[in-house]
This record gives sequence, C-alpha cells and structure tokens, in this order.
Amino acid sequence: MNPLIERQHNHNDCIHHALASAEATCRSKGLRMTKLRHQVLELVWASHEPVKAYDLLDQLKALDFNSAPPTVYRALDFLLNAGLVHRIESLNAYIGCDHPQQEHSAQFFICDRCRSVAEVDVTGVNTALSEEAGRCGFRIQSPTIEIHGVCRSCR
Amino acid sequence: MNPLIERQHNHNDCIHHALASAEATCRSKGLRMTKLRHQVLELVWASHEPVKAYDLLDQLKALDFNSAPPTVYRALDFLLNAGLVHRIESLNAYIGCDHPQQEHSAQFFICDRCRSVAEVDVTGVNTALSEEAGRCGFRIQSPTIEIHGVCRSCR
DNA sequence: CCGATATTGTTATATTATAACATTTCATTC
DNA sequence: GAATGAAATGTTATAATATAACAATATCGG
Repeated sequence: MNPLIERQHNHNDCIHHALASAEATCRSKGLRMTKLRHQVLELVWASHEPVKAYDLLDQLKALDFNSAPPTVYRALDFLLNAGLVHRIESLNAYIGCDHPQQEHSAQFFICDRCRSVAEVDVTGVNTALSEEAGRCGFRIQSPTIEIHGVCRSCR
Repeated sequence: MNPLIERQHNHNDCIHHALASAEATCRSKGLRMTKLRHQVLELVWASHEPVKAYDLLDQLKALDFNSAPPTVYRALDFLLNAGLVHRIESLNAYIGCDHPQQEHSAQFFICDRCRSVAEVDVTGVNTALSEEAGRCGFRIQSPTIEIHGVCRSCR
C-alpha cells in the first residue's frame, strides 16, 4: 500500500536507518537516547504496523528490562516529543517515523485488514486545511489525520 | 470559532433541532430512539464540547437511570451507528452531529483552550485525500480528521 | 568529586471499554 | 389480549489503556 514500503523489502535496512536517524536527531537536538529508549524505539520499528504500549511492555519484560507501565509510557512520551514515533489515536498505538528531522504534518493510511500503516504528506490536504483554518480564525497546532480503509494488497 | 456556532446563540434551538432531527433520522431508517438513547443524546447536546462516556454515566445516574458502563457505551454505539454523534478519537469523547441525514465526512477543529469543537467539511481535503488514495490503491472507509489548535476567541 | 537535574524504579490507582449472561421491553402474530 | 421472538437493558465482572506520586539511581556541568 505504501509507496515507501514495498511488500518485499529488507526490513533490517528500515530498522537501521530509523535508529541511526534517531541517534542523529537526538544529537542535533541535545536529547538523550538512553538504552531503554533505544530499545523501545527498536521494538516499535520491528514492523510497519502500529504497536500497543502494553505489547511493548511485555516485550521489554521478556528482554529483562525492569518494566512497569510508566517505563514504556515515559519512553513513548520521549520518542513522541522527539518526533521519532507517531501516535495513532484511533488505535491507541504507536508507529515509527522515518523522517524525524523534517518538519512534516503526518497523515496516515491505515489498512484495517493487514494493519499496515503508510505515512503520507499530501500537500493538498495541508493547504486546504490551512485555508479553512484561516477563514475560521483557527490556529492549527497538531493535526490528527488517520484514514482507515483497505490497502492495495488487501483489496 | 465555528462559523456555525456563534458565541452568542440560543442553545435550546440547537438542542431541539438536534433531537428533532435525530427522531426524524431514526424514523426514516427504522431505528428505535428509546428513552435512554434520547436522554444520552440530549446530554451530549448539552454543549458544543465533546463529552466523555463516564461523565455521561454520572449524569445518567443523577437522572435516576439505572446505569453502568455498558449502559452508556451501548447508547453511544447506537448513536454513532445512526450517525447522530461523532467520536473524537484524540479525546476519547463524543459530540453531537447536527446534520445526520446528509452523507458527510467529518473533520473537526478542536480548540485546546476552551474545548469547543467545530465540525467542518472542507472539499479540498476530501478531494486531495481521494486523489492520494487513488494513487496508492487505497480504498478509504472512514477518515478521522481532528485538528487541534486554538480558536479565534481563545487566541 | 559535588550538586543539580534527568532518568528510571516501584507501587498504587485512575480512566476507558468490553465480555458474558440475566431480565425486561417491544413489535408482531395469532 | 396472550404467545412469541427479537431487541434493548440490567448486572457483575474484568480487560485494556494511562497516570500520579514518590523513591532510587544515573548523568552532566562545574
């Protein structure tokens, strides 16, 4: 479904790119990428499907991290603030962002069959929303745009 | 903030219009607007701010409805399916829809200061998303578009 | 090294939502 | 108007998601 995510791809490349990019982002922003946060980010990047906080928690426990709910929620908060992951509100789940450096407004196509998610950035959507916001006198801070449907492979 | 919701307006009119419209919708679709569902819808329409399930529950209890969580969640499910309310995913909350008859894709401007919500339907957003979906081979089923920010009155 | 600050550990609890089964209500048919 | 079946509601329990509050530890700048 995702132009970026071919069905066949070397996912190790995704993971490595994401983690390297995250390290770079943290360095440039003066943020601390600790062992725990790194591990959580790696778990998030295990797939291109959104992952739930308590699933991460179970995996952390299995990895012998000393974990309770705050452990994972704090790590996720950090990653969210750093722009390294996005939260999918309609799923209460989290997904990695592969271009944390760039300013971008995230829009998601979410396949309800295979659960895969594609992050897109449609200019037309942003401009249309900005224009409407301007007309209403509304100052946009954070858009949540999550489009549920069925992806090409699943149709 | 909402072109539709003037800061000064007779909210009784909103409520009456919404409830009458809901009755009409149910009649035309062969749905049963029971006392409980009517009461929940009326509570949802008490304001133009999204309301939480457990707040509704407390209010139902105060009104001597025999209520537990399933009571309110079932009523909300019914109202959601009937198109009489929308769920705001990013707030875990619910808001009345004042034009349930028309097919429409809901987009929300949500003020994070005063919590008021304006439902808009920006053509440009829909067309841009449809076009992108077409390019990706994605079949859109239900868009969630929730724009957080600050409304005109609160800026 | 010291002190300040950020991070993590830990326990408890708040918030949101659903499962499962019993009972009641309602519309229809007789 | 009683019998029936389906829809709605009542009820108890529990699952799933998230945060508060405070203690302990690690890290950074001086």
